[in-house]
Amino acid sequence: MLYDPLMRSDRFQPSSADLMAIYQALLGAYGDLAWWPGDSRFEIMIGAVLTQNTAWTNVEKALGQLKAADALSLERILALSEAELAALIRPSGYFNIKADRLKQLCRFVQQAGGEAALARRETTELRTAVLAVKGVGPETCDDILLYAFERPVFVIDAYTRRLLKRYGLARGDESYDALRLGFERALGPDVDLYKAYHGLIVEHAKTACAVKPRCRQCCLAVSCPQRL
DNA sequence: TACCAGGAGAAAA
DNA sequence: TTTTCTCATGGT
Repeated sequence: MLYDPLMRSDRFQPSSADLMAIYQALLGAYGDLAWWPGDSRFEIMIGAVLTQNTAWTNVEKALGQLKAADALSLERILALSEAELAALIRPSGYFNIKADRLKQLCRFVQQAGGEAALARRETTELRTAVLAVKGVGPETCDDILLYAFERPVFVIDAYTRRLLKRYGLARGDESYDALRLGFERALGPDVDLYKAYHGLIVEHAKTACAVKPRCRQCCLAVSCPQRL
Protein backbone atom coordinates (compact mmCIF):
# COMPACT_ATOMS: atom_id res chain seq x y z
CA MET A 1 0.00 0.00 0.00
CA LEU A 2 1.59 3.31 -1.06
CA TYR A 3 0.95 6.44 0.92
CA ASP A 4 -0.70 9.45 -0.63
CA PRO A 5 1.85 12.29 -0.60
CA LEU A 6 -0.95 14.84 -0.65
CA MET A 7 -2.57 13.36 2.42
CA ARG A 8 -1.10 15.27 5.31
CA SER A 9 -2.53 13.11 8.07
CA ASP A 10 -0.56 11.16 10.62
CA ARG A 11 -1.81 7.81 9.36
CA PHE A 12 0.49 4.89 8.65
CA GLN A 13 -1.35 1.74 7.65
CA PRO A 14 1.03 -0.57 5.79
CA SER A 15 -0.02 -4.04 4.72
CA SER A 16 1.46 -7.07 6.38
CA ALA A 17 2.62 -8.24 2.95
CA ASP A 18 4.63 -5.07 2.32
CA LEU A 19 6.33 -5.15 5.69
CA MET A 20 7.05 -8.88 5.50
CA ALA A 21 8.50 -8.51 1.99
CA ILE A 22 11.02 -5.97 3.31
CA TYR A 23 11.76 -8.20 6.28
CA GLN A 24 12.38 -11.23 4.10
CA ALA A 25 14.69 -9.21 1.84
CA LEU A 26 16.74 -8.06 4.83
CA LEU A 27 16.74 -11.52 6.39
CA GLY A 28 17.99 -12.98 3.13
CA ALA A 29 20.81 -10.43 2.99
CA TYR A 30 21.98 -10.52 6.60
CA GLY A 31 20.60 -13.72 8.15
CA ASP A 32 19.22 -14.21 11.63
CA LEU A 33 21.09 -11.74 13.85
CA ALA A 34 21.55 -12.18 17.59
CA TRP A 35 20.41 -8.73 18.55
CA TRP A 36 20.44 -6.65 20.82
CA PRO A 37 23.99 -7.06 22.14
CA GLY A 38 23.97 -7.32 25.93
CA ASP A 39 24.63 -9.92 28.61
CA SER A 40 21.77 -8.95 30.89
CA ARG A 41 18.49 -7.05 31.09
CA PHE A 42 20.26 -4.30 33.02
CA GLU A 43 23.04 -3.98 30.45
CA ILE A 44 20.45 -3.62 27.69
CA MET A 45 18.72 -0.85 29.61
CA ILE A 46 21.99 1.01 30.15
CA GLY A 47 22.98 0.51 26.51
CA ALA A 48 19.64 1.92 25.35
CA VAL A 49 20.44 5.23 27.05
CA LEU A 50 24.09 5.30 26.05
CA THR A 51 23.30 4.75 22.37
CA GLN A 52 21.14 7.85 22.09
CA ASN A 53 22.39 9.71 19.02
CA THR A 54 25.65 7.78 19.24
CA ALA A 55 27.36 5.04 17.24
CA TRP A 56 27.28 1.64 18.96
CA THR A 57 31.07 1.33 18.76
CA ASN A 58 31.31 4.24 21.19
CA VAL A 59 28.68 2.66 23.44
CA GLU A 60 30.75 -0.53 23.57
CA LYS A 61 33.71 1.45 24.87
CA ALA A 62 31.57 3.02 27.59
CA LEU A 63 30.04 -0.32 28.59
CA GLY A 64 33.54 -1.80 28.65
CA GLN A 65 34.71 0.89 31.05
CA LEU A 66 31.68 0.35 33.29
CA LYS A 67 32.41 -3.38 33.40
CA ALA A 68 36.12 -2.82 34.03
CA ALA A 69 35.20 -0.61 36.98
CA ASP A 70 32.68 -3.21 38.18
CA ALA A 71 30.07 -0.47 37.86
CA LEU A 72 27.51 -2.13 35.62
CA SER A 73 24.86 -2.64 38.25
CA LEU A 74 21.98 -0.67 39.70
CA GLU A 75 23.62 -0.34 43.10
CA ARG A 76 27.01 0.73 41.79
CA ILE A 77 25.62 3.34 39.40
CA LEU A 78 23.52 4.85 42.15
CA ALA A 79 26.54 4.84 44.46
CA LEU A 80 28.81 6.65 41.99
CA SER A 81 28.85 10.42 41.87
CA GLU A 82 27.56 11.92 38.64
CA ALA A 83 31.10 13.09 37.79
CA GLU A 84 32.50 9.59 38.34
CA LEU A 85 29.79 8.04 36.21
CA ALA A 86 30.28 10.64 33.48
CA ALA A 87 34.01 9.86 33.37
CA LEU A 88 33.30 6.14 32.88
CA ILE A 89 30.84 6.67 30.04
CA ARG A 90 32.81 9.45 28.37
CA PRO A 91 33.40 7.57 25.08
CA SER A 92 29.64 7.43 24.42
CA GLY A 93 29.45 11.22 24.08
CA TYR A 94 27.00 13.54 25.87
CA PHE A 95 28.48 12.03 29.02
CA ASN A 96 27.19 14.64 31.48
CA ILE A 97 23.63 14.34 30.20
CA LYS A 98 23.77 10.57 29.96
CA ALA A 99 25.19 10.24 33.49
CA ASP A 100 22.10 12.05 34.77
CA ARG A 101 19.81 9.95 32.57
CA LEU A 102 21.36 6.69 33.78
CA LYS A 103 20.85 7.73 37.36
CA GLN A 104 17.25 8.73 36.67
CA LEU A 105 16.63 5.31 35.12
CA CYS A 106 18.29 3.47 37.99
CA ARG A 107 16.30 5.43 40.57
CA PHE A 108 13.12 4.54 38.70
CA VAL A 109 13.99 0.82 38.70
CA GLN A 110 14.89 0.94 42.37
CA GLN A 111 11.71 2.80 43.36
CA ALA A 112 9.64 0.38 41.28
CA GLY A 113 10.96 -2.51 43.34
CA GLY A 114 13.59 -3.75 40.93
CA GLU A 115 13.66 -5.32 37.50
CA ALA A 116 11.60 -8.34 38.58
CA ALA A 117 8.78 -6.12 39.82
CA LEU A 118 8.80 -4.19 36.54
CA ALA A 119 8.74 -7.44 34.60
CA ARG A 120 5.43 -8.33 36.24
CA ARG A 121 3.71 -5.15 34.98
CA GLU A 122 1.32 -5.16 32.06
CA THR A 123 2.93 -3.82 28.88
CA THR A 124 0.93 -0.59 28.48
CA GLU A 125 1.40 0.27 32.14
CA LEU A 126 5.11 -0.52 31.94
CA ARG A 127 5.54 1.61 28.81
CA THR A 128 3.78 4.58 30.40
CA ALA A 129 5.97 4.30 33.48
CA VAL A 130 9.25 3.99 31.58
CA LEU A 131 8.31 6.88 29.27
CA ALA A 132 7.78 9.06 32.34
CA VAL A 133 11.45 8.73 33.29
CA LYS A 134 13.28 11.93 32.44
CA GLY A 135 15.75 11.26 29.65
CA VAL A 136 13.87 8.27 28.28
CA GLY A 137 12.06 9.11 25.07
CA PRO A 138 9.94 6.80 22.93
CA GLU A 139 12.78 5.05 21.11
CA THR A 140 14.83 4.41 24.24
CA CYS A 141 11.69 3.27 26.05
CA ASP A 142 10.77 0.81 23.33
CA ASP A 143 14.33 -0.52 23.07
CA ILE A 144 14.02 -1.33 26.76
CA LEU A 145 10.54 -2.85 26.47
CA LEU A 146 11.34 -5.00 23.45
CA TYR A 147 14.88 -6.16 24.17
CA ALA A 148 15.08 -6.06 27.97
CA PHE A 149 11.49 -6.99 28.87
CA GLU A 150 10.57 -8.86 25.69
CA ARG A 151 7.30 -7.00 25.11
CA PRO A 152 5.72 -6.77 21.62
CA VAL A 153 6.56 -3.10 21.03
CA PHE A 154 8.08 -2.15 17.68
CA VAL A 155 11.05 0.24 17.85
CA ILE A 156 11.05 3.17 15.46
CA ASP A 157 14.34 4.92 14.80
CA ALA A 158 15.77 7.23 12.16
CA TYR A 159 16.74 4.22 10.02
CA THR A 160 13.19 2.87 10.10
CA ARG A 161 11.85 6.23 8.92
CA ARG A 162 14.32 6.30 6.03
CA LEU A 163 13.48 2.72 5.12
CA LEU A 164 9.73 3.43 5.01
CA LYS A 165 10.32 6.58 2.99
CA ARG A 166 12.52 4.85 0.44
CA TYR A 167 10.03 2.06 -0.03
CA GLY A 168 7.26 4.61 -0.45
CA LEU A 169 5.31 3.36 2.53
CA ALA A 170 5.44 6.58 4.53
CA ARG A 171 6.43 10.22 4.27
CA GLY A 172 8.94 9.79 7.07
CA ASP A 173 7.67 12.64 9.22
CA GLU A 174 4.79 10.77 10.83
CA SER A 175 4.67 10.72 14.60
CA TYR A 176 6.59 8.04 16.45
CA ASP A 177 3.46 6.28 17.66
CA ALA A 178 1.75 6.38 14.27
CA LEU A 179 4.67 4.42 12.80
CA ARG A 180 4.96 2.09 15.78
CA LEU A 181 1.27 1.23 15.76
CA GLY A 182 1.34 0.76 12.00
CA PHE A 183 3.99 -1.94 12.34
CA GLU A 184 2.27 -3.54 15.31
CA ARG A 185 -1.14 -3.68 13.62
CA ALA A 186 0.28 -5.13 10.41
CA LEU A 187 2.64 -7.66 11.95
CA GLY A 188 0.68 -8.70 15.03
CA PRO A 189 2.28 -9.08 18.47
CA ASP A 190 5.50 -11.00 17.79
CA VAL A 191 8.48 -10.21 20.02
CA ASP A 192 10.98 -12.32 18.10
CA LEU A 193 9.94 -10.81 14.77
CA TYR A 194 10.14 -7.24 16.14
CA LYS A 195 13.60 -7.90 17.60
CA ALA A 196 14.90 -9.39 14.39
CA TYR A 197 13.28 -6.78 12.15
CA HIS A 198 14.71 -3.80 13.99
CA GLY A 199 18.11 -5.48 14.22
CA LEU A 200 18.13 -6.10 10.49
CA ILE A 201 17.23 -2.49 9.73
CA VAL A 202 20.13 -1.25 11.84
CA GLU A 203 22.51 -3.82 10.37
CA HIS A 204 21.44 -2.80 6.90
CA ALA A 205 22.01 0.87 7.68
CA LYS A 206 25.54 0.12 8.80
CA THR A 207 26.53 -2.03 5.86
CA ALA A 208 24.29 -1.28 2.89
CA CYS A 209 26.54 1.20 1.10
CA ALA A 210 29.46 -1.20 1.18
CA VAL A 211 27.39 -4.20 0.18
CA LYS A 212 25.16 -2.56 -2.39
CA PRO A 213 26.70 0.78 -3.38
CA ARG A 214 24.19 1.20 -6.16
CA CYS A 215 21.04 0.23 -4.33
CA ARG A 216 18.29 2.72 -5.06
CA GLN A 217 15.48 1.93 -2.68
CA CYS A 218 16.77 0.57 0.54
CA CYS A 219 20.23 1.88 1.41
CA LEU A 220 19.88 3.74 4.69
CA ALA A 221 23.29 5.27 5.19
CA VAL A 222 23.16 9.04 5.39
CA SER A 223 26.26 9.24 3.19
CA CYS A 224 24.56 7.25 0.43
CA PRO A 225 24.12 9.42 -2.71
CA GLN A 226 20.70 7.85 -3.20
CA ARG A 227 19.36 8.92 0.17
CA LEU A 228 16.12 10.78 0.27
C1' DT B 1 38.34 19.71 8.17
C1' DA B 2 33.72 18.43 8.25
C1' DC B 3 30.17 15.33 8.82
C1' DC B 4 27.63 11.73 11.07
C1' DA B 5 25.99 8.40 14.64
C1' DG B 6 20.51 3.08 16.99
C1' DG B 7 17.71 10.98 20.93
C1' DA B 8 15.79 13.81 24.27
C1' DG B 9 14.64 17.95 26.63
C1' DA B 10 14.73 22.88 27.02
C1' DA B 11 14.28 27.21 24.92
C1' DA B 12 12.68 30.12 21.39
C1' DA B 13 9.53 31.47 17.83
C1' DT C 1 2.14 24.10 18.83
C1' DT C 2 6.21 23.79 16.12
C1' DT C 3 10.97 24.65 15.34
C1' DT C 4 15.58 25.31 16.88
C1' DC C 5 19.28 24.69 19.98
C1' DT C 6 22.23 22.04 23.11
C1' DC C 7 24.63 18.17 24.62
C1' DA C 8 30.12 15.64 22.83
C1' DT C 9 33.10 11.61 21.64
C1' DG C 10 35.15 8.85 17.98
C1' DG C 11 35.27 7.04 13.19
C1' DT C 12 35.46 8.09 8.28
